[in-house]
Amino acid sequence: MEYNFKDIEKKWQLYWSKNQTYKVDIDSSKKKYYVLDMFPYPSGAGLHVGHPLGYIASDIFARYKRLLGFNVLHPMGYDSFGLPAEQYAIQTGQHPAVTTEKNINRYRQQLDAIGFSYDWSKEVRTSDPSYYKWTQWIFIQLFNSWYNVSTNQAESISSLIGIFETVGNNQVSAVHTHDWNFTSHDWKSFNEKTKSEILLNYRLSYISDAMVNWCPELGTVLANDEVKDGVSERGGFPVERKQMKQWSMRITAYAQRLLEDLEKIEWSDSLKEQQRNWIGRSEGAEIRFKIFNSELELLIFTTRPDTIFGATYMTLAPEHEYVDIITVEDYKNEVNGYVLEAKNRSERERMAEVKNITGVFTGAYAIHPFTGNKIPIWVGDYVLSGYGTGAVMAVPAHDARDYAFARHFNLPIVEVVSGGELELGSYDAKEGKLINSEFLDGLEVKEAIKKVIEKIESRNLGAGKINFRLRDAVFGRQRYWGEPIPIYYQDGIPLAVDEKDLPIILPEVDKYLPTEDGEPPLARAKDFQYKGFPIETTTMPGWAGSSWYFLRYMDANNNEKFASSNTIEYWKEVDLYMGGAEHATGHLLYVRFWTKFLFDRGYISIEEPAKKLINQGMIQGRSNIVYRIKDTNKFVSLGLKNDFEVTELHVDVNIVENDILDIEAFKSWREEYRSAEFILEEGKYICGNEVEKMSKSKWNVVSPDIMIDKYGADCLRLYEMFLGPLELSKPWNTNGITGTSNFIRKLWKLYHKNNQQNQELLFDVSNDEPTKAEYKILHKTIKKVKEDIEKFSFNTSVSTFMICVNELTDLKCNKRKIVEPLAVIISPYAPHIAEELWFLLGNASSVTKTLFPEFNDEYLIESEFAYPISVNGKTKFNLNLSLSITKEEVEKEVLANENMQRLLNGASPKKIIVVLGKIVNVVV
RNA sequence: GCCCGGGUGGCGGAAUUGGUAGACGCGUCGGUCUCAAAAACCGAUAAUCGCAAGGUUGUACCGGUUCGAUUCCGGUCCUGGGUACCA
Repeated sequence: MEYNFKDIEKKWQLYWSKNQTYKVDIDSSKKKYYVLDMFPYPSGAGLHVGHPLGYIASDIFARYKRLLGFNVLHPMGYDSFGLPAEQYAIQTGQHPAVTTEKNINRYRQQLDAIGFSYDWSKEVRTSDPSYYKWTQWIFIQLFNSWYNVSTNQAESISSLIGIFETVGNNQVSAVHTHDWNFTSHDWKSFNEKTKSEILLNYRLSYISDAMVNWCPELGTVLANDEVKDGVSERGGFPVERKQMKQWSMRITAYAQRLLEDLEKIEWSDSLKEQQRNWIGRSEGAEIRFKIFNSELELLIFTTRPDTIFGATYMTLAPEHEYVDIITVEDYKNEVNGYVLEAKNRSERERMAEVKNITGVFTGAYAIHPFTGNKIPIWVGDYVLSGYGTGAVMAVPAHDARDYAFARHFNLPIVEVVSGGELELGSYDAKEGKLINSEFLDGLEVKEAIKKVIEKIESRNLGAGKINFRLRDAVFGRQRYWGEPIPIYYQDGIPLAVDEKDLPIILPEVDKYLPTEDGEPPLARAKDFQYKGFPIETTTMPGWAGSSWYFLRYMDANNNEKFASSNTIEYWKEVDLYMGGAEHATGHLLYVRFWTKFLFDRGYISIEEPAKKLINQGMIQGRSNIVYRIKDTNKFVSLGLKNDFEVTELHVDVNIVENDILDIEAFKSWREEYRSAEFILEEGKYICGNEVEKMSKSKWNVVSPDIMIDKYGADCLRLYEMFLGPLELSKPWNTNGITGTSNFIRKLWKLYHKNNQQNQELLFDVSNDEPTKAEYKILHKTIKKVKEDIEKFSFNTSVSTFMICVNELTDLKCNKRKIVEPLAVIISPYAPHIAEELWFLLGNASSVTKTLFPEFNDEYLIESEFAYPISVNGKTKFNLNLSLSITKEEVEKEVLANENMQRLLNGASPKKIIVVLGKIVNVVV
C-alpha cells in the first residue's frame, strides 16, 4: 500500500497534542527563539489557502530552530475584534461573540489539520475580556503619560502636573496640540475642567477633532474602504466629510524614533522605505505671510524656503479656517460652492485626480515678506488640510503641481533657480544657483535654504522646522465590536477607570446599530456606567489589540500583569515575524509605537517588537469561467466560445481540474444546470480562467481542507512552499500539486519494498554502510537545504529534496544511515511523514527533539587541483578547478580564450567556469 | 496621483547576485508494461532554420554602461499591494 497520509497524519497530530510536544516554557539553559505569525482575523469564510503560506514558512523555521537546539516560542491566536463580525451581526442579529467563537473553532480545526507546531496553551483572542483588560490597561498608561521632548521619552502625567504646579508650562518642552502659556500661579487658579483640558493637550491618548466620513443615513462613520464614489458601499447613501471629536493617539511624538530605529532592525529595505515615506520627515520652514488689509497672518510650511522669491500665489486647502474669513464678498458664492464640493471628496480622490485641476480665487492677497508684493490667495484641493499647515506658498517654476495650477489659471511663473536644463515646472531644482532672489542671488540651493531661514528667523517671520507627514492616529470608532475605552465622564471631564476595575466589559445591546441621535451602539447599553458616571461609548480600532499581542503570548494566562517580568526578560522580542506587506504602514507602525511607549514607561526592556520581518506574498484566486450561450442552457468550451454570443459565469473551482470541467459535478452543482448541455473540444469542456482576489462570490476560494483530504497536509505544505518565492504574490493553482504528491510517495517507496504475494509495501531498510556517492547525495542536500532555510528560500529546497530522492531512488538506496538523517532534514517541511519514518526506524522519540545533521564538506569535493596563472612571469593567482580537466587543457583553453587574454592584464578572475573540461567563462 | 513590489518556455518557477539562461515540478508528445486502461518507469520538450553537424534569435519594451547584462543605470508599458475607520 502507498503512503496512507490520512491515518498517519491523524496519528501524529494526536500524538503531538497528547504529549504537548510543542509546549514551551522559559528555560535559561537554552537559547530562546521567538517565531511569530501575524494572527488571523477569524472570518466566516474559514481559512483559505492563502493564510497558511506564511504560517507554513514560519513553522518550517520554528521547527528548524528547534532542531538546532533552540527553545522556540511559536504561538498562535486570533485578532477577533473587527468590522465583518459586526456587519454580520447587524444583518442577522446574532451576537458577534457567537459567530466569532464559531469561526475560531473552524479556524482551529483547519490549522490543526496542517500540522503546525504551535503552543496552543498560549493562545490569545483580542476579544476575550481577559485579554482586552490589558489593552485597556495600556490605553490608561497612554492616557496617563506625556511626551517629554527634553528627555525624549514618555513620562508619567503626574510629573507634568508637578512642573505645572511649580513653574507653569513655560519651560516645558512637550509634544502637544495647542500652544497655551500659563504660570504656576495660573495653573493653581484653573478649575478642574480647565486643568483637564490642558492636560488632554499633552496626554498620549487624547481627544481631538478629526475629519471623518460621516454617513447621516446610516448614522455612522465609514472607512474609506466602505465609501465608493461618494456613497456608502452598504446601501448607497451619501457620505460627507465632517469634523468629529475623537480619541486619538499621539504617535507623532515618536515620529523621529520610529524613523531612526528602522536602522536597528532586519526588515526588508522596501518595507523600511515605505515606513520612512509614511513618516515623511521633511526639513523646511514655517513662514508667516501678512494678509493685505487684515490683521491676520497666514502660516505656511515649505521644504523649499529658498524659492520664496518665486512664490507668485498662495493656495489654501478648502478646509483651511481662513478660507471663510478672508474671502472677499464678491467671491464668496464661488468659493463656498467650491469648498462644499471639495469637502466631500476623499483625500485619495483629490490626490488621484491630479490632472483635473480645480481651484478658486478668494479675492484676498498676502504680502510677500521680502518684496512687499501683493500675492493672490487661492483655494485649491491639491492642498491637503492634514499636512503641514494646510497652506502653501506656490512656486510654480519649481513644483510640478504648482506649475500645473499656474498654467491652468494663468498665474505668473517666476524662475528663481537657474541651471535646469529641463522645462519649467518639471524642474524641481534641487541643485542650481538662485536668481531673481535679491539677497539669495548666486547662492547654491543648500546655502540659500540656510541663509533664508536665518533671515526669516532674525526678522521674526517664521522659523526653520522639521515637519512629519505622519499624523496622530484616530483611535475612537463608532462601532460595537471592539474594546470599550476605559474612560468615564464626570461633569464632562474625561477620567480613566481605576486599574483594579478593569476590564470594562463590552455591554450587551439590543441592536448593533447607532442610536437614533447618531450615538455609537454602546450608547444603547443600559447602565453602561462607572461609579454612576457615563462611560465613553466609542470603542477601540482593530489595531489596538494587535499592537501588543506579541507580549501577551509570553505569559498568556497571567491575571496579575500583561506578562510576568521574568517571561518578558526571557523572550524579549520577536526574532522572526512573518506576515503580509499590506500591514507595512498600519499594524507594523502601531506595534512599534506601543512597544516604544511600554519601553519608555519601564514595562519592557526592548524598543522594537521584531528583529527580523519577512513578508509573505498574497495568494490570489484563480477563477474558472464557463460560457453559456445566450438564452440557452448550453455551455461552450473555451476554444469555441467566439463562435457564439455567450455569458461568462464563474464556476466553482473545486469542480474543475486543470481547467477541465467535471461535467457531472457541474450538473449536480446547481439545480438549474441539471439538464445543461455542452459543446466540447476533443471530448473535454475547457474553462476559461482569471486571476482575481479570493472571494466567496467569485467561487474561487480554495480551502485547504479539500487539498488536505485529497493529498494530505505534508503535500499541501510542500506544495505551498514549492509554488514560488515566499515574498511574491501569486495566483493559486493546483496544477502542479501532483509533483509534490509524487515526491512524498517516492520518499515512502524509498524504504519500502513490494511484497510479491499481496502487493503490500513492507518497510525495508538496510544497515549497510552507504557508498561515497550516497553520502554525497545526502550531504549535498543538507548543505543546500540549510542554506535555503536560512535565506527563507523554501521553494528551492523543495526542489533539492526532489532531486535528492530521485537520485537515491536511482541508486536504490534504502540505507538507514542515509534515510534517518534525511527524515530529519525533511521534517520541518513535511513533519508527519518524517515523524512516521523516524518511528519506523525504531526511534520512539519525536523528530522535533533531534539535532539537524551537520553537512560534511569532504563528501562534496570531487577532485581539485590548483593551477597557477602567471602574467609577465609572476604568479598572479591560483585557479581552483573542481571538475576534471588536465593541466594541458587549462593552458590551451586559457590561451585560446579571448576574454581571458583581455583580462589577464587587469583584475584577477574569481572563478573560471569549466564544463566538461572546457573553460567556458571567466569571472573577474 | 503618490509610496513599495513584480514582469524569464505552454504553465509555476531556477540561475552561486555581472559569467553555460530555462534547475526542479506541472503539462504535452513518444516509448516500455497491459487484452485495454490506470499507475509506474524511460526518453523528448524556448523559438526558429537545417536530414544532420550546427547556426540564428531569445529573460515586458526602448536606450545606456561592460570583454560579457535576466542581473547595474535612464526612460516607457503592463500588473499586485498600500494610501491613514478593512484586517
